Amino acid sequence: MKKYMEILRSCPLFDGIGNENLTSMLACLGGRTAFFSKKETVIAEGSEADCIGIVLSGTLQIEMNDYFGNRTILGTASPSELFGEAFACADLKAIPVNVVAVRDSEVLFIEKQRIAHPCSNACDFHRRIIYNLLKIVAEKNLMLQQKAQITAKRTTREKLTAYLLSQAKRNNSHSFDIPFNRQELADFLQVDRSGLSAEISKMKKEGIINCRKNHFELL
Amino acid sequence: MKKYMEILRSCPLFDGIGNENLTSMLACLGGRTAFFSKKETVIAEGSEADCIGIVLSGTLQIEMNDYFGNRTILGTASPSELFGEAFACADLKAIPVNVVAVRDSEVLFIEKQRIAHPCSNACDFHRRIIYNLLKIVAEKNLMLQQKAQITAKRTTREKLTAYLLSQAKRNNSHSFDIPFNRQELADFLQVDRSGLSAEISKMKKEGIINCRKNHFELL
DNA sequence: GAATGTATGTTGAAAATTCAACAAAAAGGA
DNA sequence: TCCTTTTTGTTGAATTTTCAACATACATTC
Repeated sequence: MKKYMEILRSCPLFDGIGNENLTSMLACLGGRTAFFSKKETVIAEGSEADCIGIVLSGTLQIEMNDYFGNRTILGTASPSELFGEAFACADLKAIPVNVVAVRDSEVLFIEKQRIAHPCSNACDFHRRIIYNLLKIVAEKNLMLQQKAQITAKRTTREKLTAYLLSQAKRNNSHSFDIPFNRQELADFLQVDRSGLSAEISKMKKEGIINCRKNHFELL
Repeated sequence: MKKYMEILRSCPLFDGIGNENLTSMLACLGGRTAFFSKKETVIAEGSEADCIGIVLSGTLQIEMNDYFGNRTILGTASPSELFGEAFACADLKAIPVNVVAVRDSEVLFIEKQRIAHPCSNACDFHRRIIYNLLKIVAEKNLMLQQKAQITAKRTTREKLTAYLLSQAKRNNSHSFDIPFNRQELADFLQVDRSGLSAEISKMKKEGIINCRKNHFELL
């Protein structure tokens, strides 16, 4: 755990908790780390929502699959980010999504009970954590709304443009990497992969964008 | 306010707060009621996110509009339900949506500061309210994910079917009312209105569904 | 109850997506 | 390095959506 203290310090769940207190806080919260190889399932649809996850290394993807096998990517989780917190906080019986590791990843699981019920020591920080959690869940809400705004567009080009603009804004630059390959981007934008490839090519030819693999540039 | 005590008692924000305590709690939280006529804007995009709203009567709709005027309906809020809580909890400067009254509505606004900062009296219940709020925001998260699952479908028929099935499940019946007219349903499902009407007609002819206005029946 | 406005249904043409199949390029492993 | 696998790009046909225009049904108001 020592080697991931830096990650945990920057985890929004522990905002406002001093370095000294973080260690005791972590001891109090318990938690177990787990390693997942690339493509391995971190949380399977239908499993119990009793834990909140924190990404320590690697990248996770939150996906939904209908029963025709069509995938929808809801989002990604990078080091120091949380996942599964909404299901835990909503007291859901069964988790309705799949979480998979896009690359080798390490994860810290904390039981929601440990967060919900204040402990005897360190209780001052406990309240802070609840507030942080509330903010995190609310912010994830906004991300989902932003995704809705993107996928609400009716054409592949409009969706792609809206997404790229949001990424450029987020990175404060016209040049940035996206966390998706082509198939994943298509599953995020909810469009056909081949159609997406075609649209990207067309926009390149028109001189609107430039890209190579997952690096994009708005011109 | 007296006339709306029943509504407030069933508001999930006050879950676990006894009747006697609710009155003092409300006094402590402050808040102001406001009336909105049908079609009036309750919260305009860009305004400050310093309040949480509770619907006392009527129905509200949460919408987003891009700058071509295309509307996306994110959801509705009925009596005893909250709105705007995600923006307040995420400490957003500007609200990114419009909230409009679909019919004459009354609303109770509570400043987020009053909720975030514990008061001197009634503090036991204050903590309960924070937990309730966390659960509400998390549940709204799930609703957005469910909406994503519906709009992820590629054809109008698939979207409509997925939506109707979710409503049937929610109502525990094959026969139910939906909170949308045709245009609103189209804006929720993110499809063309005329195409939606055509699809509904076709499904009626095929004997799959039956409907009249906003009442639907799955056969 | 007549008139006006709004909501819904219908249609056909244009545009866009999806689908399937394959080619080319890149990545990974032996 | 060679071979295999995965990813990405390309294409054309079929399907579906969108768009515009109009007809009809329903509501509301005076």
